[in-house]
Amino acid sequence: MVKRTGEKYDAIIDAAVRVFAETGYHRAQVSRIAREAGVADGTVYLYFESKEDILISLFQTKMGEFIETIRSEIEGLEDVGEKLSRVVSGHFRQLGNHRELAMVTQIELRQADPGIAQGISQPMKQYFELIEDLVREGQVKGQVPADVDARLARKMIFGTMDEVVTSWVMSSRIYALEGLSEPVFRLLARGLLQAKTGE
Amino acid sequence: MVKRTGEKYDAIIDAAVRVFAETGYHRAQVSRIAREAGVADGTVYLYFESKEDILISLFQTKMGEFIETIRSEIEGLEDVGEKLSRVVSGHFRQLGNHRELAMVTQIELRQADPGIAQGISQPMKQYFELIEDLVREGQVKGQVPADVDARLARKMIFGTMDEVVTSWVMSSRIYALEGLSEPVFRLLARGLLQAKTGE
Amino acid sequence: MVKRTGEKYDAIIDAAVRVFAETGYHRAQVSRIAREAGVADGTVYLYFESKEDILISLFQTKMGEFIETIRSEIEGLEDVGEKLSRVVSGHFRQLGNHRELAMVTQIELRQADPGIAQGISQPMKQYFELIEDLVREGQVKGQVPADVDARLARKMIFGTMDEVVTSWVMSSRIYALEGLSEPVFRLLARGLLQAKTGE
Amino acid sequence: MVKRTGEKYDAIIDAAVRVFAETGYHRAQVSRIAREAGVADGTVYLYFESKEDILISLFQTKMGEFIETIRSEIEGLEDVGEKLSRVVSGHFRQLGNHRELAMVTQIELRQADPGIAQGISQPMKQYFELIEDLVREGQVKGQVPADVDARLARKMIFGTMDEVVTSWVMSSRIYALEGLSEPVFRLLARGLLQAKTGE
DNA sequence: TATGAATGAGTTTTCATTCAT
DNA sequence: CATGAATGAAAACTCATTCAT
Repeated sequence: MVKRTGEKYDAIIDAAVRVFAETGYHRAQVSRIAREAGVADGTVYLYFESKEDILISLFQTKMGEFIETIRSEIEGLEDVGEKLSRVVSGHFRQLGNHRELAMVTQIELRQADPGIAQGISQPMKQYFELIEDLVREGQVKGQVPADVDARLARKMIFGTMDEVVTSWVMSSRIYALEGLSEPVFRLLARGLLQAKTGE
Repeated sequence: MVKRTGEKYDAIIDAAVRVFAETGYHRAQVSRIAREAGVADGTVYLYFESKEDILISLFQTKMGEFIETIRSEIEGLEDVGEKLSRVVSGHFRQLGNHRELAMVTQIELRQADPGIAQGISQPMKQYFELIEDLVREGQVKGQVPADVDARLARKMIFGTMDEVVTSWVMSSRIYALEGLSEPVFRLLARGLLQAKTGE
Repeated sequence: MVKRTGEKYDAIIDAAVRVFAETGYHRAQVSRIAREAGVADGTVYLYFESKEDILISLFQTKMGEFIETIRSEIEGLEDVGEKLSRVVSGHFRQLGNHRELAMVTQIELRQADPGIAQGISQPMKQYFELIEDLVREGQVKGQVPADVDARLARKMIFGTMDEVVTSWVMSSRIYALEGLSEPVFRLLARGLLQAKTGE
Repeated sequence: MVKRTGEKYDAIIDAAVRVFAETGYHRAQVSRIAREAGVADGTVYLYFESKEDILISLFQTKMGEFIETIRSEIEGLEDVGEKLSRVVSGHFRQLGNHRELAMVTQIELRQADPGIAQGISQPMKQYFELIEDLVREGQVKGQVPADVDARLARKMIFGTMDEVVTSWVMSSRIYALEGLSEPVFRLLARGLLQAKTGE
C-alpha cells in the first residue's frame, strides 16, 4: 500500500533518526519528523504505515547497510583475527560516524513493543550469524579453541562492542569511538584467538 | 515530600515491576499499577512523585539490593578469579530468579528520557566500579595482565553478561540463566586472567 | 467499566441531544458536548465508552421512557380504537414537546454504522411489538379485520406517524405536531378499524 | 464549472451507490469511489464539486428516473385505484431491484447536513406532489372521501411504503420486496378508496 | 481531459496527575 | 493517610481536495 522509495522516503528516514535521537521514540512527534523532513504530516503516511513503521523501517534500512558494509570489508580475507578486527573497527566506525543513529540503535530500539521487537529481530539475527560464523570459521582453521561455544562467543563479542558504544553514546565527553577499535579487538582476541594450531 | 517507606511503598514497587515487565514503561498505566498494588490511584502519589519516579525508585531499590548481594558474596575472598566467578553467577542468579525484574532492567530502563537516564546512572556506576575495582585488584595481584585497560575490561565483563541476560529475556524458550554462569566465566577468564605471576 | 448513572451522566445525555440535533452526529464534537454539559472532555469517557455509545445510550434511555409512557397510557383501556388513538397522540405529543430529540430520532439515528444500528434495534423492536400486539388484540376483539397482516399494519401505523414527524422536523414553519393526532388517527382508523363484529 | 455528463460521470455515480451502500456516506472514501469507477481521484472533481455533491447528484439522477418511470406507468390510466396500485408496485419494484440504491435512499440520505437536505428536497417534493395529486384526483372522481386531507394521505402512503422498504433493507433475511405490493396496496386502499360515488 | 502525489486541517480518546472529601 | 472522580493537555492518523504535470 505505502510507497517505500523515493526522495521523500529518505528525507523522512533521516529526519526520524534525528528526532528519535533527540527526544526518544515515544516522545517524538510525527509532525515534528514531517516538519524536519520538509513534508506535510499526511505525506509521512504515504511512505510509512505508522510511527512504529518509521522506526522499524529506519532500523532495517540502516542495519542492512551496516551489515553489508562489514560483510564487504571482511570478504576475501583469510585470517579470522584480521576479520574480527575489521568487524570491530567497522562496527565502531559506522556508529561513531553517526552518533544519532547510534543513539537510536542503542537506546530507542530496546523497546518492549512487540511490533518493534519483531521488526528488529531479523536484521539483528543476520548480524549475529555473521559473527557466529566467524567464530566457527576460526575453530575450523584452528584459530579459535574448539571448546568455545560459538553462540556464547558471539554474545561476548557483540555484548562488549555494544557496551562500549552505549558508554560512548551516554558519555557527555566526546571521544572518538573508532579509537577504541584496537584495544577492544586485542581484549577480545586475547580470550578467543590462539596461535594457529598445527602450523 | 513523599514518603519513601512502608508496606504500600513496597507493594507499589512490586506491582510496578510486574506491570512494566508486561506492558512496557510507556504503555503501563499508573492506575493499573495502583490496582495491582491494592491501593487507590492517588495513593501512588503519596509515595512517588511521578510515574518516572516509580521506575527510577524501583531500579534504585532493586539495584541496591543486587549490588549489595554481590558485594557480600565476594567479600573476604582472596582469589580474583573466584571473585569474578561469583560476580557472574550472582548476576545471573539474581536476574534469573526474577525474570520480570530482568525485563525491566534489560528493556525498559534503556530510555532516552533524561530523568530516567539520570536516575539510573548512579547505581550503575557503583556496579561498574565494583567490577573495575576487581580488575584492578587482579592487576595488583598479578592475576590480570597489567596492560589491560580496567575500564575496557569492565565493559567486556558487563557487556557480555548483559548480552547473555538480554538474549535470555528475549528468548521464548525457557532455559536456566544460572546454568550459563560457568561457561561465561570461563570465556571471560580466558581473556582476562593469567596464572599468578611471581609465585 | 463506565459509570452509567449520576448527575453528570444526565447532563451529558442532555447536552448530546442538543448538539446532535444542531450539527448532526458525525459533525458533532465530543468536546462541544462536554462543554455544553459543563464537564471536562475526559469526564465524558467516565460515563460513556465512545461517541457512538453516547448516541446509543441516549436513544435507549429516551426511547425506554417513550415506550413506557405510551404503555402506561393505554394500560387498562379496553377499546382498541381508543388505544390506537392514545398511541398516536402519545407519539406526537412526546416528540412534539422535544423537537431536538425528535431531530435526533428521525435523522441522526438512521445511520449505517453497524454499532449504531445494533444499539437501536432492541428498543425499536419493543415499540414495534407494542403496535403489532395492538393490531392482533383488535383482531381478537373483532375490531380489526382478520385478513389484515399485523406486521404490515404496524408498518403502516409506524410509517405514517414517522413520516408525519419527519415532515414536521424538516419543516421550517412551526406548527403543533400534537394537533395532527386526531386526523392521523382517523386516517389510520379508516383503514384498520371496523365496527365491532358480533355485537 | 464541472461537467455533468459522460461515461465517467455515470461510472462514478454507480460506484458511489455501491460504496455508500457498503460503508455509509460519512465513512465512504472518495478515493475508493474513484478506484471502483476506474478513474483517478482527481477526475472525480472534474465531474462533481464535492463528496456531498456526489450524493446529491446521485439522488437527483436516480430519483428523477424513479419518478419518471412511475409517472409513465400511471399515465393514461383512468382509475385512481389502479394508479395507486401502480405507484406502490413501481416503488417496490424499482427499489427492490436495486437494493444498494435503496440502502442509500433509506439510510444515507437521512442526514442533517443542510446541503444534503437541501439537495434532496426538490426531487422528493416532486414525488410527494405526484402522490398528492393522485389523492386529489381520487377526490374529484369520488374515489377518495372528500374529507381526507390530501397531504396527510400522501404522508400515509409514502410513510407506509418507506417503512416497508426500510424494514426490507434492514432485514438480513432476503425476501422479494415486490411481493409486498399487493398487500400494501390493499391496506392503503382500504383506508383511502371507496366505491365510486354517484355510479 | 486526466492523473495521483501531496497537502494539512481536524478530532477522538487516553491517562498522568490533582484535590476535595 | 487514603481515596477516586475529575481534569485537560496532547498527538497519531485520515481523507477530502488541490494542482503541477
